[in-house]
Parts: sequence; structure tokens; C-alpha cells
Amino acid sequence: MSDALAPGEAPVPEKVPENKTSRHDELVGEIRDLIFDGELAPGARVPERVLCERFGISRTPLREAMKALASEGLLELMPNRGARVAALTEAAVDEMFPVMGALEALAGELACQNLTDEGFAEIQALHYQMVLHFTRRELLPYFQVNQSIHEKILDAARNPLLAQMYRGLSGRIRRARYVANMSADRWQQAVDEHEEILHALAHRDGPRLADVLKRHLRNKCDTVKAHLGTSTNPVVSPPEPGSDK
Amino acid sequence: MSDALAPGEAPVPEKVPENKTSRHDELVGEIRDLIFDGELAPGARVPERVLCERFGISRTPLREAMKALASEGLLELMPNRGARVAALTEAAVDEMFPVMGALEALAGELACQNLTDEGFAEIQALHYQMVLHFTRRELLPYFQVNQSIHEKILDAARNPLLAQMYRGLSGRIRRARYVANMSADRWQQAVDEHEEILHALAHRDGPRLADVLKRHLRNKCDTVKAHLGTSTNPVVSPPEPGSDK
DNA sequence: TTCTTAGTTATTGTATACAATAATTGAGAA
DNA sequence: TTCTCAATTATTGTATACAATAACTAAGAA
Repeated sequence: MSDALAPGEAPVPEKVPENKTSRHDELVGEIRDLIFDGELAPGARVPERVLCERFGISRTPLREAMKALASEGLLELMPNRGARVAALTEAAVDEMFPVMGALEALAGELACQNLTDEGFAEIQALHYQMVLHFTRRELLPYFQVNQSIHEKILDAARNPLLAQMYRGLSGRIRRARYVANMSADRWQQAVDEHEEILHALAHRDGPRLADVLKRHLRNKCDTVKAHLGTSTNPVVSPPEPGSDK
Repeated sequence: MSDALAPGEAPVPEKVPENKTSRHDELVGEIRDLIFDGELAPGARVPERVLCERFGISRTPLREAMKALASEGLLELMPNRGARVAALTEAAVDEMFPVMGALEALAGELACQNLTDEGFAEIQALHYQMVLHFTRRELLPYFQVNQSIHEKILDAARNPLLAQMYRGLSGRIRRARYVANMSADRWQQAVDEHEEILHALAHRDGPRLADVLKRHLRNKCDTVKAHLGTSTNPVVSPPEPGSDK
């Protein structure tokens, strides 16, 4: 019964209760929420001092959290000049959407392999709920249910890594998608695409689902990019052009 | 003036010279290399003290680097019990390869859109160099040139985010692919697939390239998984059983 | 012996102190 | 006035000190 590590064996079979969320992960999540909620606007600097006071912690854990967020692309570190929230430039969006399209297409294919009848029924219910919100032009609930559908597909793929990577990207543009006002045509088109998605799911038609999801994402990309050009996005508040003093 | 976070505050469009590599990024890279080189074996714990002495730094910047590496999936944080190198379980591999397949397929499609004749010529040259190594059964150079080809495709896609995400995953299994002894049949098959890749690139046939790349990755996945079962894999650094003091 | 458990040691998590770099202010000269 | 540049202030980066949790050791009872 040697305790020596057996080659080819998992070194230590210690179960790590991963369910217990560490303070670090909590903090990362809280700052992430600040960004998602828009309290920390894209491009805005992230002052350590202020966040420390806000969360009642010292700079050490805060900085660790910031490094993690930078690593997942939500923050941009500027050596000796702190961090700022990664801005959603058109170039960044052009890079992100194809990747998200590939990931969601994969999710769709895997979902078609794994989706249970119960799982499909849930998505179907969400779908019609979403269509209802569409007919009533209830934008916010529409977005939320829409998001839920994509989440369900992602869950059905049963690939946690894929889900994590997709969510990481999705989070970075969530706000932009949120505020991006779709035209009536575009909205109708999105719903039509969702009809196709549901149909492909019903038939567990992976390739077709992958195809429509890619198309769906490509169209969303256009919507977001169109919105990036408009006014409401990068609100550059002029810092008092040399008036006082 | 209040220190409170201003919602929707002005994003300052200051240009930042990103080319200057920060000490933090360097450190992350150095630890990453430790993992890639196998000095920190998968599953092995990562003792802060030891690395601090090695790099001649204090725990603060080291821990920041570790949080970043954990965020990119290379390390696993265990609350109050430190970190360890993420192990390559079969489940992890099963999650990673489909994602890599989707990403590389996308890279292939984009590469077909953007590849210049010069770029193709470079890949072609690498391809025949690789075939040469194959005929001579020179495994190490074969792998290196092979890697270069996939890098070239990734570069040709001209999507830095895609490249970053792919490299992140690729790095996690690089070592496994390295040591995974292919059967003669499998090796021949890989070379055949590379012939197809080159052919698809020559014709800028995106869909076909995407298809063969996905297949290529799927086969690599099988090879790696077959190797995971064998002996030589998780060599954990021996911690000198109770000698000193 | 073997199990339990208190005490000890080691390691991680956080706060603070100090150093290095950048941003800002203000005085003086053209 | 406007520009330049030294001095001040603020912020970031790093090291150290302390606190909290876990791991280990050893003594004692069944």
C-alpha cells in the first residue's frame, strides 16, 4: 500500500468542493456585474481606490480580481496607468461575432445530439413566450427570454468549456445588444430566424441549426455595429473645456 | 467632487502604446512556459513560495499572475488550498477538442478569404518540409513544422481574438500532443489530412477546409485520449519525502 | 495497535507600507 | 497671454506584516 504516486494515476484523488464560491470569484463576479450594468462604462478607467471603498476591501484582492477580468478580456490593463473597461470598437465586434458564431454553431450541433424531449419542450415554451413578447413589442422581456433560449441550447450541448467561452464573449457585448434598437424589419427577421432554430431543434438537424445560428449571429453583428455608429453609445462627456480658473 | 462611480461616464479615447509588455504579462508568460515545458506537471500543486524565489519577486505579483492564469484555464484555484496545474482529464479533452475544431474551422474559412498567394506559398513550403520529416520519421521537427502550419492558417484568418482563444486551448494540450505517440497508420492519416488542407487552401475552398480541419482535430483528439490512458502521462514532481530538517 | 484530538507548523488570504511612475499644479520667462 | 519645466500630488506596482485556514505531528485512551 505504497503512498507513492502511481504513474498514470490521478496524483491526489482529493475531492475539491468546487461549489463553494471563493471570495475571489465573488469579487470578480461583482465587478463583472458593474460592467454589465453599465456602472462602469466601456472605455472608463477603473480606479482602484474607489472600488476598494465600495467593496470594503484592500487593494490586494481587488487587483487580483482585476487581473482575472483583464485575462478574460473585460478589462484592459495599461502599464503604470491602471485599467479601463474594454471598449466595444467596431474592430472588436468584427472579431467577436465570427467566433461567437462558430461557438454557437457548435453548441447547436452538440445540442441536437444531446437534447432530450423535455429539454426541447422547455425551449419550445420559451420560444413562444418570446414570440408573444415580440408581438407586444416588449423589448426587455423579449431580450431576456431570447437570452434564455440561447442559454438552453448552450446547456444542452453539455460542454461546460464551450459554455464558458461563449458566455465570456456574450457578456462583453450583452450591453450593446441590449441597447441596440432593432428596426422593425430586423426584429421580424430575428424572430423568423428563431422559428428556424426551433424547427431545426425539433428535427435534431445539427447542420441546419448550425447554419441558421451562424446567420443569426451575423445579423446580430450588423445590428450591433449599426448601433455603434449612433449617438447614444460612446457618450463622451466633455471634461469642462478650460472654463474655470 | 464625489468619488462615486459615474454611470455612463466619459470614455477617454486616449491612445495607449500596447506594444510595451508589462512585467505582469511577462511573468504570466514565464509561468505559462513552465507549464508548457512540463516543469509544472498537470495536477501538480503550484507552491507560491518556490516560484517567488525562482523569479525573485514577492507573492503579490506572483499571485496576480496566478489569478490570470487560472482565468485562462491553465491553473485551478482551490480556495484556501492554493492552486494546481489543470489536469488533462479525458473529460477535459473531450470538451476542448470540439471547441478547438470549431475555432480552427472558422480560422480556415477566414483564411481562405484572406490568404495571399505569398501566404499560401509559405504554407506550401512548410507543408512539404513537414512531409519530408514524416518520411524520415523525425517526430519532433514534424510536430514543430506542423504547429507552424496551423499558426500560419490562424494568422491568415486575421482575427486576433480567434487566434488568442485558439492558442489558449492549444497550449493546454500541446504537451499531450507532443508526447502522444501516433501509430504509423495514424501518422499517415494525419499527413493525408494535411494534403487535403493544402489542397483546400490552394483552391481557397473555405467549407472544405473547415471540414477537413474539424476531422483532423477529431482524429487528434482520439490520439491524445488514447495516450491519456497510458503510463507516461501525469508525472508529478516528487516532493522529496521528509528529508530536510 | 489504532483511533481521536490538542498543539504545532505551514500555507494561503488580506491589509498596510513603501517605492516607482505618471498626472497635475504653478511659477517664471518669452 | 502662452509656453516651459520644476515641484507637488496622485496613482500604480511591489514588498512585507499580520490574520485565517488548512495540514501535520504527536500524545493519550480504548
